[in-house]
Amino acid sequence: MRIFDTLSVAEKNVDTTNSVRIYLCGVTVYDESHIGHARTIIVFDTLRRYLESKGVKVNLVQNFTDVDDKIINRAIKENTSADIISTRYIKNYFNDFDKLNVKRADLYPKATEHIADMISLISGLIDKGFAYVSKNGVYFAVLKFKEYGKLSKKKTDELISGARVEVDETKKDPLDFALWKFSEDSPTWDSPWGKGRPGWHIECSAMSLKYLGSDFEIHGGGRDLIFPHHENEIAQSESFSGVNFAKIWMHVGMVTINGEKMSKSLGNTKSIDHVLKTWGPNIVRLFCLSGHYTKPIDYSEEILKETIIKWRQVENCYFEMILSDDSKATEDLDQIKDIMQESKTEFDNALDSDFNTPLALSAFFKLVKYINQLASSEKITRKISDMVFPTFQAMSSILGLQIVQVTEDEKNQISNLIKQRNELRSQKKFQEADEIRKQISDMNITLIDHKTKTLWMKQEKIGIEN
RNA sequence: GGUGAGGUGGCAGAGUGGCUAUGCGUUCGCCUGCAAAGCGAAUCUAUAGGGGUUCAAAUCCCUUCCUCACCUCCA
Repeated sequence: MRIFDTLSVAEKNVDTTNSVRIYLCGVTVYDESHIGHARTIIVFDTLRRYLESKGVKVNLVQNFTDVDDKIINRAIKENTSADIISTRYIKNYFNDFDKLNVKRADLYPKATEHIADMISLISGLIDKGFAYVSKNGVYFAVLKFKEYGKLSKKKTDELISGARVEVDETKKDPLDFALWKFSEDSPTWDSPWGKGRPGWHIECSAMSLKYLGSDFEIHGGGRDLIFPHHENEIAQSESFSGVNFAKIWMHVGMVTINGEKMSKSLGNTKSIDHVLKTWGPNIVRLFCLSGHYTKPIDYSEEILKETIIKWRQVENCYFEMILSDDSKATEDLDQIKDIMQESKTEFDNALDSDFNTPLALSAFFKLVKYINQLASSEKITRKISDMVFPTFQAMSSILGLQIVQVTEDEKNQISNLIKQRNELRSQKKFQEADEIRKQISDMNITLIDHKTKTLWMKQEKIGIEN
C-alpha cells in the first residue's frame, strides 16, 4: 500500500511486514466535535479497517488534548473546572464517534496523564541544548534544529519576517515555541523549572514516543496541523531521539462549507450531533469518503441528498441478497463470480494506491448495481447470494457501513403481512392491500413488488426525509 | 507577500501520453392495480484561457487568469 507523505512530497510504501503503528492527532476537548473532525477520524478508521481486512496488525493511538487555554477559558466561563469540561467532551466524543461506527482506537492517551513523560522529554531537550528556561517558561530553540520547516516547506528567515509571531521579550528568538508555560492559575503541575503546564506540541511528541517509539509508520491529522503543530513535533522528537520521527505524514483535507473552511472561529461548523440527526452515520461516512482524502470536500445539502440515493441502493442490494430464494432462474455463476472478484480487486487496488476511496466506492457500487440488476430481472438466487454476500459484506465492513438489522420475529411478522397483502391483491382488494402496506411502512419497511414476489427492506430512517 | 494544493460535462468525482471511469441529474421506457424502490435506453462527447513539445496531451513544458489552505488556535 502506498500513501502520500507530506514530508517527502511523494507516495511512500507502507511497511506492513510487522504491525502498522499509527499516531493520529485527536481533538481538543473543549466543545462538540464537528464534521471536519469526523472526516479525519473516519478516513483513519477506514484505513485501519482496510489494513486489518488484509490481516495486517494495526496499532492506532489517538490522543485527547485535555489541557489547553480553550478548555480553561470555557471552564472560567461556566464557572467550573477544566477537568469537568474535558471529561464532558470526551464523553461527548465517544458518544458521537460510536454512533458513526468508528472502531475504538487501541489507546486514547490524555495529555494530563502524561505530564511526567513530557517533563522528562523537556529535560532531555534542555540537556541536549535544544531548549532553555526563560522568565515565562521553557522554550524550544528553533534555530538549533537545522531542519526546521522541512515538513511545512517554510524557511525560518521568512517565518521571522512574518509579523504574526507572538511577541515575547523573554524568548531568545521570536520563532521559539513553548514547551512549558509557567502559571499560578489552576490547572498546574510541578516541574523542575516551576509550576505551570505543558505546551500543546510536546504532548504529542511525548505520547507518540512513549507508545509507538521514535520511528512509527504513520503520523496523521488534518492538513491544518502541518504548521506549526507537526513541524514542532518533528523538531522536538528528532532533536531528542536523533532519528527520523514518523515514516509517513498523512494529512487529511478540510471539510468546507460554501467553499470555506469549516471551523469554530468562522462559526460555520456542523456538529456531529446535527449531521447524525439529519443524515445518519452511513450517509456521513459515504460523504466523508466520497473525495480523495488529500483534497477538500464541500458540505452541501445537494451532495448529501445524492448520497442518500446511493445508500438506498446498498440497502436494496443487501435485502435482495438475504431474502433471495431458490427460484428457477438460470444462473451463470462463473460470470457473476468474475464480476464480483473484479469489483473487489478494483476496490483493493484503489485503496492500495494512496487510499483512493472515491475510486474504491465506485468499484463497490459496480457490484451493488450489478446485484440490483440481477434482482430487477428476477435472476437472483440463493446460490448467487451466498457466493456474493461475503464480498459485499467485506467491502461494507471496510467502509464501516451498517445496514439496519432485523430480528427473526420481525421477519416472520413481515412475511405474514406480505402474504396477506398479496392474497388481497390477487383478489383485487386493493384498498385493503394498501392498508396492510401502510401498516408495514409504519414499521419502517419498504415493499418492492417484483413480478413473482414481493421484496421488503428495512431502510434506515434519515432525519431530513421526515 | 511567502509556501503548498488545485481548476475535468448541469453537479459530484476518478484518470500522470493514445483505449476519453463511475455516480447523481435530465428525457423516454420497463415493472406495478396504484405507488415506491429498482432496472433499461438515450442525453451530456467535458478537461480554466493562450502558446509549445509530440504521430498523439486532461495528462509533459511555458505563460495568463482564478480558487482554496497554511503562514495565529484549528481535524
